[in-house]
Amino acid sequence: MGISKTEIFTDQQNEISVFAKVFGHPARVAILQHLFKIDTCVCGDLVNEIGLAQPTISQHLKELKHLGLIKGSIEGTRVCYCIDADNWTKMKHIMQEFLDQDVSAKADCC
Amino acid sequence: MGISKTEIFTDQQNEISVFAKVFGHPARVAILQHLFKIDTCVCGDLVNEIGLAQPTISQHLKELKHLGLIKGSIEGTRVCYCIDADNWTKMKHIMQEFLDQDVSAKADCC
DNA sequence: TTGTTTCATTGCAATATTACGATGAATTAA
DNA sequence: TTAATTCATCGTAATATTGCAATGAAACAA
Repeated sequence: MGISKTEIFTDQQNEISVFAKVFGHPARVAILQHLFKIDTCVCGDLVNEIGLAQPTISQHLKELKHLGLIKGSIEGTRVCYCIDADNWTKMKHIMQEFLDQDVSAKADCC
Repeated sequence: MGISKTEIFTDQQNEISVFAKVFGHPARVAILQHLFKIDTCVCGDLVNEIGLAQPTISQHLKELKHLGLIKGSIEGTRVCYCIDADNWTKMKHIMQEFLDQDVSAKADCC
């Protein structure tokens, strides 16, 4: 139905999928990589850096902010966005625990 | 337009987002965790393990298989699925490189 | 004040995803 | 052969996502 039945999954499974979903669009990956690369950033720079319209970038920034991965502060008419280091680290541990699952030799049965 | 403009992003950005997207649904996270937990698996077990209909599980398995993260072999009337260890490792390195980006102290400007 | 800049929000169209009933294909059992 | 089992595929409905033009809100400049 286009809606995920989140209630039948564990909190951990839902948390992993929520973080993964936000990385599931190349524009948001590009935004995060750009924020990592430079030290200070404003939304306008991102519109130039990435080839999407300003409302589209703003929408992607909103999603990243909603998950706590970035934070923004108003600087006059501009808005300064950057990575939220603490929340990024927390997310990283959750994702790495999922990615680091070991495959036993026996598992390779097919 | 509901379609990602993949052509304006780098191959690396697109690759990260494609892997992330497949983890962006709790059912697929649950399927992978189950395949890691037990050593051999058939689709029917997954339908019982996860509370979704058989065609839905089959559809999620198809997406995981398409990315090469799992592989399946026919065993009579059943199909045995398991993690593709090599491809999982490759994917893990790509995702970890993205997650492991360092945040400089200066970046925390907001 | 008026205009300018910058970013957020609204509204909408196009497309993608999720879920499942019905059905099909392949194998096994009787 | 016929029936049963198992999983894939088809078709479709409900919902979500993506993208942008138009517009709004807030701060600054003249």
